[in-house]
Amino acid sequence: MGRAPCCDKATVKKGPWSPEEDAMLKNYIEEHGTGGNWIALPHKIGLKRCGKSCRLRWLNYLRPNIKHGDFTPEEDSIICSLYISIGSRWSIIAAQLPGRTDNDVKNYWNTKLKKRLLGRRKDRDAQHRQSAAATSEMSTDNMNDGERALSASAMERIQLCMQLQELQNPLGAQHNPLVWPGCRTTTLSNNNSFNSNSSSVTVAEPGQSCSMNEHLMSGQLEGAAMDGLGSPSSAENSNMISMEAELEELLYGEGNQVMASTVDGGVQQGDVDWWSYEGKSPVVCWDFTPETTTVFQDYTSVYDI
DNA sequence: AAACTATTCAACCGCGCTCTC
DNA sequence: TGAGAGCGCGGTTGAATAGTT
Repeated sequence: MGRAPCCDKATVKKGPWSPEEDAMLKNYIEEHGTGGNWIALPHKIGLKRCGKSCRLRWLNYLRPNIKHGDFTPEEDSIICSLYISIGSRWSIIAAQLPGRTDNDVKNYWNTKLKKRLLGRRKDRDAQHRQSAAATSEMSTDNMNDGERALSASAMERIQLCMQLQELQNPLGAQHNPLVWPGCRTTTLSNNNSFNSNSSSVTVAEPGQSCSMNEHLMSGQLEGAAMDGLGSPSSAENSNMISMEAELEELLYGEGNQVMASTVDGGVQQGDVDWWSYEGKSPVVCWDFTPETTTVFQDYTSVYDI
């Protein structure tokens, strides 16, 4: 026995919204608000639409200050770094990008960013293979092994994270330094919007089943799972710079490093509080601050590549 | 110019969670 | 405390459009 449908599908209109429907919905909400009940809303307005459809239309299209298309390089970096960190939590990722909706971010990732990353990776791997074949008779010292290892590492982490997110790896990704940046975490307030089930969650012992996202969202990582991941050395910092460049190159191609200034300046390790915020509002919408800028850098900072 | 293929993105669907009674 | 209603989210679909042959 399935769940009762939220609306009468026989009488509800589906498909693209007409300008008239948009105007009716927009005018009503701007004048009266949603009334806290999306299901009842279409009946009040006189729309033959499902309440969920109205909600989606408002949130993704009609709501004020919505941006469409033209994602900036900074937004690309945020999306990539957060996807690597938390996976396909599009609502959380979108909360970092003012004016962007989760649907937009999700579509952008699936149709462009992912292909751009993986496509460039594929192309360059092919070039590497050609180059390797051409020089196979020569000394391997001529090959830039460090660079190749770096490239492989960067993309493998992305791919690994994808797999981890999809499979909910029972080994617990918080124990995997390849997945988790060695950043300092801060306990979230209990009324955060990520996961209200944040009480009494403990850090899993090695081998204990617990997903990365559960710990991240619970905000209970406070130190314990990060033990052993100390501040990176200068060599690690150098590696961070290389890895950052690697991701930027994958995103934008060589010679277009949008974050060059931050690379040059280095990253202050340990200064970033992941997922911390001061406000008590359950609706989290961070502005793109210097702190969030460093999320991307922080992710890249701890790997010994 | 037509047929075919690839891409984009708005919208739908189903499920888990929270809230209310 | 359990059931039902509604909300919010992530995955998926499919129509429209763009690009290619």
